[in-house]
Amino acid sequence: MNNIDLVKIFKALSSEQRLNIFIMLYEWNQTISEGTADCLCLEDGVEKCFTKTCDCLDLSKSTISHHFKELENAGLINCTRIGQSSVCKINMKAIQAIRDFLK
Amino acid sequence: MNNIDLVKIFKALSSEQRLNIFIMLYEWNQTISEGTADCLCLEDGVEKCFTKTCDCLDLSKSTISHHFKELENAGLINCTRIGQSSVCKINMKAIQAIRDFLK
DNA sequence: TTTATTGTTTCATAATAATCGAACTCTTTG
DNA sequence: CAAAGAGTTCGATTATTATGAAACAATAAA
Repeated sequence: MNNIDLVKIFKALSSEQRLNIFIMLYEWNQTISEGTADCLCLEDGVEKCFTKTCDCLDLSKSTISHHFKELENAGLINCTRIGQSSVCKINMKAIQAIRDFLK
Repeated sequence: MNNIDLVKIFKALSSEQRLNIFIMLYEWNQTISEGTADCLCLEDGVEKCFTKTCDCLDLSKSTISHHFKELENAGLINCTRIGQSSVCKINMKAIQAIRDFLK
C-alpha cells in the first residue's frame, strides 16, 4: 500500500457525507456477520444499500450514486447488482490499510 | 472522537502533498525518538521542519505554510516557534484515532 | 407489453481547495 | 539601527469537488 493508495482512501473518506455513507455500510455489514440483519442478505453483502442510503440522507440519488462510485474507486467497497438491488460489501483490506497507517 | 473529527483528519491527509509533508514530519519525529536525528531537537519536536519541508518539496513556502496550518487544525501536528525555527510535533492521539477507525 | 422501480450517466453549476506572489511580522545578525 | 532570514497573511487565480436535474438503461411487476 503506497502513499497514492492512501491518498485515494483518505480522499474518499474526507467528505462528511461519504464518511456517513461508509460508516452506515460498515455497520450494515456488521449486522450481517452478526446474523442480526433485518434484510435479505445476498452474497455476504448489504442488499438495497443504495435505496437504504437514499432513505437515510438528504441528498439526491444522483449525488449518492457518485459517492458510492468514489468509495468503490478508492477500493473501500465493492458493489454489484443483483436484480434491482445493489449489493455492497466492505473491503476489509482497505480498512486494514488505514489501521496500518504509519505503523 | 466523533465523525466530524475524523472527517477533519481524513481531509487533512487527502491531499498528496499534505500526506507527503505529514509522513516526512512523522519520520523526522521518529529519528528523534530513536536518538539518530541529525538536528538540534528542541522540546521533543522537529526543529526547522518548515525550512526542511520547503527544501524537499517543489511548492512555495506560502503554500506549505497553508498545508502546515491544515495539519495543525486537524490536530495531527502541533507547531510552535522557537526563535526563528518552527518546531513541530506529531500528535500521536490523532494517529491513534485513525488506527481505531471503526474498530 | 406497458408501467414502475432501481440505479447510472451526462451536463451544468456552485462551493471548496490548492497554489503562488507580494507584502508583512518577528527574530537574529552585522 | 540596518539588513537578512524564517514564516505568515492577504488577495487573486486556477483546479477540483459536491451537488442535482434530466435523460437513460435494466429489471420487475401489472
